Amino acid sequence: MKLATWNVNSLNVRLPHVMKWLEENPTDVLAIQETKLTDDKFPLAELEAAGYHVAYTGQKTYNGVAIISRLPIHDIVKNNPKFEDAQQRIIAGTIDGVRVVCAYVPNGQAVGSEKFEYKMAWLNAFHDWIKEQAAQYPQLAVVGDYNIAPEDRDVHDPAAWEGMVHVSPEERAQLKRLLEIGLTDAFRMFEQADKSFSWWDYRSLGFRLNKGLRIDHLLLSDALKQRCTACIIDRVPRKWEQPSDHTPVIATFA
DNA sequence: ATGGCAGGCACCGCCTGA
Repeated sequence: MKLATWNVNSLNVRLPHVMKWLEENPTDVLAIQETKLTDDKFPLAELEAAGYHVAYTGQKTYNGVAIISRLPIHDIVKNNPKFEDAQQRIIAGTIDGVRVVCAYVPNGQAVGSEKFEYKMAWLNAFHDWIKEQAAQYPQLAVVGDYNIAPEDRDVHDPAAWEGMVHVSPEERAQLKRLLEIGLTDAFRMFEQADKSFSWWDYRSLGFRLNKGLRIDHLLLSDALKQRCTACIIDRVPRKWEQPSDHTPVIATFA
């Protein structure tokens, strides 16, 4: 089984990339973020015609998440039942016995800002809910755009980023707390190249100069971790014309 | 070099992202 996560930065613009990527990279489950589409505008017909089941929840302009799956998706949950939120940032479903939570963690804008406080409150509630999900579903994958670079090696220039949003101690502590539930960062289970990132700024030749961050993650429960045989970042779609600023991260399971 | 790019929405600039 292959499970991938990808922040597509507008599914309206990126649907051709998603379809092309799925054709070239057979994937059983693809979790996407930042669809930026209300549910009535979701490209259900195109994805179903290509043989996929989908679960989605969206809104206009911002946010929006979806799961695209070869097999049917059961027990779909939209948003965190423990957190009242108008923003559509979570969708979860069970596929072939694996619980997949697709999350678009708030950006946070700047440490100390109102949006940062929202990010912290959101992550507090997310932790509590994921802890319950982990108890309920032994095979659990919590994937998505976390908007947190776990360690300095996940940042192109740690000195320049020190204390900034995405790398602040408060955010890293939140990610650590999630891992302490009993989850493992799939990417770090394996040997990886230095300066491996999943996002690059559109500005300043970010991708060309590899000035990026690793902020898109697949966190696996112990039972799922045992089955995980590989985890890679696919930089290829970032080179396509009019790309998303994020690129897919893929985990393979026995 | 403290800017820049991209998407959406509503206009011809502003907000947000990371």
